[in-house]
Amino acid sequence: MPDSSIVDAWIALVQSQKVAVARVEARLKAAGLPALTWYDALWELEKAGEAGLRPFELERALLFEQYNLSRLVDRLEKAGLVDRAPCPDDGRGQMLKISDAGRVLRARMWQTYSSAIDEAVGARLSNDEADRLATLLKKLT
Amino acid sequence: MPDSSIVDAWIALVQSQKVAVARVEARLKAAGLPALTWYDALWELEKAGEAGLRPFELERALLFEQYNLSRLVDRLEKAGLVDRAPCPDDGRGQMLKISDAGRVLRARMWQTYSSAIDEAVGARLSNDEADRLATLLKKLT
DNA sequence: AGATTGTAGATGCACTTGCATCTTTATTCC
DNA sequence: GGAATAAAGATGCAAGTGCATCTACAATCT
Repeated sequence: MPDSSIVDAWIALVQSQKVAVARVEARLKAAGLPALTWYDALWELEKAGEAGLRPFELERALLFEQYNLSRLVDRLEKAGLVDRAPCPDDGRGQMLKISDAGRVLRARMWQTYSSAIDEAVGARLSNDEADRLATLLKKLT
Repeated sequence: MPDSSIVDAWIALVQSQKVAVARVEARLKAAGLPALTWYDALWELEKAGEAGLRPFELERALLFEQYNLSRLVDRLEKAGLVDRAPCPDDGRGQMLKISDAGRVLRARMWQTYSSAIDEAVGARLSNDEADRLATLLKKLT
């Protein structure tokens, strides 16, 4: 059985991220932009550059279920944000690359997203507190 | 634009709670138990005692959308865990009370849930660290 | 009292997620 | 090489969620 400090931290973790994420998602929605998952996927792909990523790599980077990733990529491809190509090295697989439109959208999202992060986190913690928070949170991973 | 400490804390917040929640949910599922939302609702109702709660109170306690709460209560009622009664004071409303079966299930869930919290949080943070984490997280709310 | 506005809760419809399973290609083991 | 096993990705179906809207009752304002 956990100590009450541990349970308190658990509850605070769940509640605080729910509140913070809700604030950020609301800002994106209000700006007519897609949700965070799209951003995360586009950003991973943009960081991967010309090499692109295999779906299973993206799946792990985003901590997504396989079937959810498969469908997310469907939607991103349909929206013209990501290009899917067969993978030369592995007949089962494919290579994903962000498109120009994807880069444009990602950059546009970042304007709203970053200011929402600033509002949800930056306005409530000093940089020093943010560092300490990140350090503690990373121990959970 | 947020400072990089702020963005780091944001990312850690989202990732860490995703990992921690996934661990806990997996434990509940493996034990054949319902998901966290059911627990949260049952616990709020159990704390409310004989007085019960109005759906809108539960909605606020759980940070749920109104329509999601309405359907969650449908499911809990169908499962015999919660009783719905018309509200004497307000003809529009209703009173929710946890049933005996609900109390039994909640207690049973807590055995698995608490040990999962211990594994996901307690095993990774000292009590002191957990206190500091909770304090920082609460500033976000 | 009667009309307006607000609040509690439900619900149809579209979309997303979870679960199980399937197909296809790689890898491993004999 | 051939059989068994494993990994990559897709998909049908059920369940959950988001959005808009609806109904019913309450509160307010004149």
